[in-house]
Amino acid sequence: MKTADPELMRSINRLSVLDTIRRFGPISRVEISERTELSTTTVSAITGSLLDDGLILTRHEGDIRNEAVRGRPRVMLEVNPDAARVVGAKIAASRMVFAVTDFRGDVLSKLTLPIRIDRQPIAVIADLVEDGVRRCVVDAGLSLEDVDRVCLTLPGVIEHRTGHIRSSPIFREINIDFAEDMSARLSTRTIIESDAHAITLAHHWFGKARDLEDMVLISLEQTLGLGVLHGNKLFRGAGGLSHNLGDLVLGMGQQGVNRLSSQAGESAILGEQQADGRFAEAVRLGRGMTHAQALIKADDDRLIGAAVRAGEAVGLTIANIVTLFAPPRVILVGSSLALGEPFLNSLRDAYALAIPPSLRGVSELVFDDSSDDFWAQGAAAVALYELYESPWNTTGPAL
Amino acid sequence: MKTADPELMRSINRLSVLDTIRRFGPISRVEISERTELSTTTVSAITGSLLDDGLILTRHEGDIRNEAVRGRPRVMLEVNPDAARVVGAKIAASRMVFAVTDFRGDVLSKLTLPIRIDRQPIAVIADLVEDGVRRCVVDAGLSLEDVDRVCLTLPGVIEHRTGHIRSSPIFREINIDFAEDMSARLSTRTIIESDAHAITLAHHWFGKARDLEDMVLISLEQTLGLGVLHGNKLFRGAGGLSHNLGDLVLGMGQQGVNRLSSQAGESAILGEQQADGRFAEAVRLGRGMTHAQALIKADDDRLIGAAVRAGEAVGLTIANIVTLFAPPRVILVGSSLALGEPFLNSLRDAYALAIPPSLRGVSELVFDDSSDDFWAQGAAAVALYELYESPWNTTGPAL
DNA sequence: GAATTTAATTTGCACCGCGTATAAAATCAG
DNA sequence: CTGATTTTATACGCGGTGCAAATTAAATTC
Repeated sequence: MKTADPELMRSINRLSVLDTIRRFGPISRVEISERTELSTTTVSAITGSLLDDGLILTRHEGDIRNEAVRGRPRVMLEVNPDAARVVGAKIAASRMVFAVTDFRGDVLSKLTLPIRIDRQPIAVIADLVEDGVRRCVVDAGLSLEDVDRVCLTLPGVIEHRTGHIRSSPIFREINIDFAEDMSARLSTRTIIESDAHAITLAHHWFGKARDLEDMVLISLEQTLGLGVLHGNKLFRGAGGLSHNLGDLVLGMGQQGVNRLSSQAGESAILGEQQADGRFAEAVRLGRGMTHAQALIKADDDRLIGAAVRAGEAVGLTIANIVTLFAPPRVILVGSSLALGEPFLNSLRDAYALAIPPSLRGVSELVFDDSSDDFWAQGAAAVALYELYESPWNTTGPAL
Repeated sequence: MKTADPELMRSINRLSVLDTIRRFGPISRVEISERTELSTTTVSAITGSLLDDGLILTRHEGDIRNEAVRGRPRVMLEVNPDAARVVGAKIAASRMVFAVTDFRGDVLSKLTLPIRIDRQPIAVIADLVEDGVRRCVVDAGLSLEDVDRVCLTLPGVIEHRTGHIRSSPIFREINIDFAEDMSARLSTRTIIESDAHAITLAHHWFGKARDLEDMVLISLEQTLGLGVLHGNKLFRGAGGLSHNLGDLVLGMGQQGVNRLSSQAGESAILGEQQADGRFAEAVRLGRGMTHAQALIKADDDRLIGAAVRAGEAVGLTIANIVTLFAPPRVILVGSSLALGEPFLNSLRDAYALAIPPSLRGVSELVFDDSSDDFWAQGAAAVALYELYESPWNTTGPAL
């Protein structure tokens, strides 16, 4: 069991203060004291140490209160953007998106590579990823030595603690130790994480869950992912495993089990259409959903039917997730949202039907169609979280 | 956010030491130090305080090591059984089971009341529960004043933090503040908890999950419940809500959604048989499953069919739960296990079919047919946990 | 009975957060 | 401009905490 010592205590409070500055900054010491419920003297000590370490900056303006307020003016504190640099990446079957951010999470440079990488051998993928990271870092006017962490996110079942990829739709191989390989290539500590977890953290930090400490996110991309925020932390299964919603079973069908991915996965929705040459081309290039959107607007019955079926399956699944986690908010993201009203309406209807009466009203459904950049920014946030959480070198005496 | 101060630090380590003594006692200070990774100094300080408070006892024998070992002999420490008394109760539709335990969790007295209470007004149920608690306490040779906590467990959707019952199959009413009522009646702090959570903690403390800190338990009783142990703690949904597995949806059927409870709930399995007068009588008295067991052994086709369908549904659900939580062990408990091979085999088959390949082998399925007493003991453990966790009066200086 | 070995406690120290007192920096009144 | 007022931020001392080293305690071995 984890033992509590003064160091742990300090690191908890340090993280608490730093996180408060990140979320509400620029913010004065008094306000930090109110929010964290730490005494002003402790806040002063911690912020002093954070200032010494260069993690935060002072700013002598920006007090929101009435200008004509008496007394010593508050000194505003904010996160020092230059304290660290990280790279976040979203790696999907048909594209890779990179983002370099500063310590605040602001994007310094981003890069989208529309390359189809599934079915490529792992060494090729690693080459491309390495190249993308390096290029994006150069675009930000930096060198790899300036980068403190890299976080690569991808769909699939991933063991966060070890960086072990159990399975991913973009790899032919299974059981890959990608973290180790990439850390060596980039000579920078590299984290592997589920893409759904990254976008979950993105919403917690920058998006539609900033006000919540419990939340569930469902990502509807090529595969279906789940992120659970529980007490301001990502909830990972035992062993740090990420979830793969597509593996969920919705009953027995004619030929064996009926998985969610077979009804609501990207290939399930678009697959039936592959006869059409132009559409197949779009799918291959990762633009299937955009194309589908156009067809649906043109009243393509087959596609509308697929969207309705998918929406139904997802709606039922969300109800099940809510039954298990009872989050106050469920955020839906991903390319499938582009399917539009037929999909969303059937999803909402199925959810309303399937949610147990005793849980009616506990969860609100929110749809979000952020760009891929936001996912990459989330990946960067995963990397940043590790930096924020780490005690940093100077947990020692403030000298 | 929770602020870390010396008091928190101490209470963490105190709980850690006390829990170690409970789990591995009788145990010496050195061994506690090894297990908790606290220094022997700290362990001595904490155990000293625990001894002062009368929560633990010394015992000058029982060192398991080789008798002919040199040096000062170790003093063994163990939990003081007399430090507290609690009452745990399992309240089900057709019976109530009570257990009085000491601080160690050992049962001092138990009482089973085979009364059918569902469809009774809440005041009647409260009367019966109060009576049962009082009787069981007297049987243990105690008075209510000697009891530190009471924990009542029942099926349904329960908010642990507030003791609020959102819905329960044994109550006609919904949204009941049972904890408040019973606390007043017994003039003892009374906790309301899901029965599934209680049996989960029972297995963690006394049963088949003593060696694990992550685990999932599925209870197949009148309703289907879920307990998740995550990092040695009960995982409760946001807001402290308990889960009701029966509300999970397994797809769309002819008339609306197809809930698990409609295929694997007790009434779903036994319901079809109610034509038979004797069987109906057994069901009414809460012996439906025992009766069903006999009929299955006599090759009753209808019942076997129902059992197979139920097993299939539960097997799929377990696969889904494993997909989400990836626990190293899944424990199945409850009356439905009495259905025997037809049920279990179809459950195992469905599970094997539905578990995603990437998760094959991460979870082991364990069946457990403990008696109702064990559930009541688990309820007592829930009460005890609150006592263990509470800083107790004397967190202050050891004097 | 002395040496040895292991267990538990005592002592001294560094650190933490907090309350109080103090210093600092602005506005307001005249 | 000067002094009173108000608010913010920082020293200082206190009690608490865990840990390392030294000390005491209690047994076995020679």
